[in-house]
Formats: sequence, structure tokens, C-alpha cells
Amino acid sequence: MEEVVLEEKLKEQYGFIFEPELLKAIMETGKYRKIPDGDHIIEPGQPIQHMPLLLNGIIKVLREDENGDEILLYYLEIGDTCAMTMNCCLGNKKSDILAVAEGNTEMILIPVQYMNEWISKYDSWRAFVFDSFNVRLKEMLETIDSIAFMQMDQRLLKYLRDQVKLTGSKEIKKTHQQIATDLHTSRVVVSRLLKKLENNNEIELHRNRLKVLQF
DNA sequence: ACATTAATTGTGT
DNA sequence: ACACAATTAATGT
Repeated sequence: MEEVVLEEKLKEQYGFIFEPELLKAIMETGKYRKIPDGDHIIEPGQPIQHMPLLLNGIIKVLREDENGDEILLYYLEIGDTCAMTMNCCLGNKKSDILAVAEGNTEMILIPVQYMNEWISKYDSWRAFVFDSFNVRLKEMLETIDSIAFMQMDQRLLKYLRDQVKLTGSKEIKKTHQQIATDLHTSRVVVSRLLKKLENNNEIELHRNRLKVLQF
């Protein structure tokens, strides 16, 4: 990608947060990456060498158990960075999570060795890192609540709301099966609940997509 | 335009 | 949860 365009994108998303010095450092050390929809960005067991700064797109962060079962931990949006990655960076450990691109995703990868240096060097970086750590933690607590205490219909509603907020569109382009995997349940359950919502005129059902009519 | 097929969605047990 | 029916989208003829 053109250097100039990249710099503009960076400023667009992070210009208000980071001081000019830091932006320059990011431009110098970061590597631009474009990830197509559905590609795995990080897999469990992989050592982490970079930390991502999202330019656009969404990243889905999942936990995977030994059977290959997955649970959705949280989503990363533009302007976010990955708390799990930071955790790994500090200890130079391997990844505990699976990160998948959702939609075409562009990001800048920063080698982990700069993490520590920048934390002491740039106030804005330290603030950014801690802040996003907080946000992630909060989101994960929500997810835990939702798994532990909420009924499936509530979880589905939350999921739909999140999708709308996340993509900025009331159209959700997913199959029932995909939703079921995200929520860690069976497709049949999702189908039945969605059908109920449709009967209540809360959503519109189509093949491979659905439309939210309320909220 | 029609038939075939594969994938997704709906429903009863 | 499973099995099957119904529907839809995609593809070839």
C-alpha cells in the first residue's frame, strides 16, 4: 500500500489519540497487513510477535478447547487493540486464543519489542494500552455473565444487538449455523428462536441473512 | 426457461 | 438431539 495513504488512514483512526512522535514511530516500525474475510490471524499455540492496530474491519476473538469447541470472547473494532496479545507480549508467551478476521480487515502490525519501550516513552501509548485492557476485561465479564446467567433467547438478542452495533448495519449476513457456533449452541435452537422473533415482527428472516427491525 | 443439486432453514418426535 | 421435509440459491442445459 502507498505510504501516504497508509499514513492518512493511521491518522484518521489514531491521530487524536497518539502524539505525532508516536505516529511517526508507528509508521516506521509497523507493517501493513490486509486480511481477507474468515482468515485466521492468530491461532492457539502460536508465539506472538506482533501486536495489531486495527485500521478497519472487525476481528473476532475466540477461545478454543481441546475438542475444537469455540466460544466467542469479544470483538475488536476499529481503534481497538488486542488485550490478549498484550498479555502474551509481556510474558513473550504463546497465544491462548484464536483470532479470526470478519469482513476484510486492515491492520498495522507492531513488533512486540517496541511495546515496553513505548510504554515508558509515550504517555498516549501507555494510556491507550491500559485503557483498552480495561475495555476488553469489561467486555469479557459481560460475556461470562451472558454464558453463566442468561437464557439462550437473551443471549441471542444480545448477539444480534452487538452485530448491529458492530457492523453499523441492520442486515446480519450469517447463517443460523454460524450464529449457533458463535453462541456455542445448536443450529436448531437458533432457528427456533429466530423464528419466534420473526413472528413477533422483531426481525426478518432470509436465507444467509436476516434483518433487524427493532432496536 | 426449466431441471438438477447442494446448502440452509423449519418442524415433529 | 435426531431425522426428515421444505425452501432457497446456484448451476448447468
